[in-house]
Amino acid sequence: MKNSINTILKTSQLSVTTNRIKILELFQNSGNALSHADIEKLSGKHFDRVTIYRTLQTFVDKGIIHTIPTADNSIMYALCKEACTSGHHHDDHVHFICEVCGSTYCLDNISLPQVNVPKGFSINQTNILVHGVCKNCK
Amino acid sequence: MKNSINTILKTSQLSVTTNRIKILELFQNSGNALSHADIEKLSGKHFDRVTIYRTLQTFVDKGIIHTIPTADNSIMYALCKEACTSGHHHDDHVHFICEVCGSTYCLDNISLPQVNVPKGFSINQTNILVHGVCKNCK
DNA sequence: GTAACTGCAAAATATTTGCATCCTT
DNA sequence: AAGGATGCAAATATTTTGCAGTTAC
Repeated sequence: MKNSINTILKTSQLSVTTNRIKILELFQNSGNALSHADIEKLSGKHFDRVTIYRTLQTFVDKGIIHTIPTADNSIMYALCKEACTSGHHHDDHVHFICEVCGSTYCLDNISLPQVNVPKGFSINQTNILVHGVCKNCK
Repeated sequence: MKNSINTILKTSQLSVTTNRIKILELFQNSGNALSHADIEKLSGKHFDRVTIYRTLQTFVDKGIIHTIPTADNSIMYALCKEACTSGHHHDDHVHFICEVCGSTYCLDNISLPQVNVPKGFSINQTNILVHGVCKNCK
């Protein structure tokens, strides 16, 4: 696991630092999306707020994580799949937010539905956000 | 037009005040979604930031406007349709953001696609956000 | 050794709250 | 007249920036 994190950072031409490893580990261990506040909490306040801001921004820029727009307008971050590269995100998957436990899932395996738009409109990117109850809270 | 605004406020049991009328007029005239900053700009700074915060919040609570989660995590607001009532929003329509002019459209007439979720997950609300180019910018 | 990363301080921004005053009903 | 709405001031919270010290390569 340590190895794959190493690879991710190296591939993105980023220095392998303690902070970046820890933050990536948090994402891998949690399995779903995290907010800035989540990271602060989970890390046990071991690193600076500013560092978290900068690290998350760097990861987004490099295509390591992506942001998820949520209905309450808090910002969530989640690991990208291989398809994402620096400057080119491909996160057209469905995001699911559980209203009970608050977990945010990236449903990568769900087929993306076809969205119709009016004549003259062209689609570049589609974001789908579903609120409901997840299988653990049912 | 003045009349319908009056009706909206009365129906929601809100006092009909100059500020509220002006803000609702901005929404009606613009035709698409506005951010807090848009309202500040469009109003010519005639009223206080705080008043805008409180007015928008009140309108959301009463089901007059709804928020739109955008990919860059800025908060947009748009007028609700008749179906929305206090505490019960029904804004499951598609939102379209033009990457050229930045306008946000509520595509009410577009049929909502069926989203599949894994076994054990149940859906309460679906938000669809499409980025692309609108017909005016094509 | 050099460039990149981090942490602290501080600045800039955004949002919320309290309260006295004004406006709607 | 009474209750709600507004504006100002101030308290909080959030995000950004500058810079000096530290770490990775």
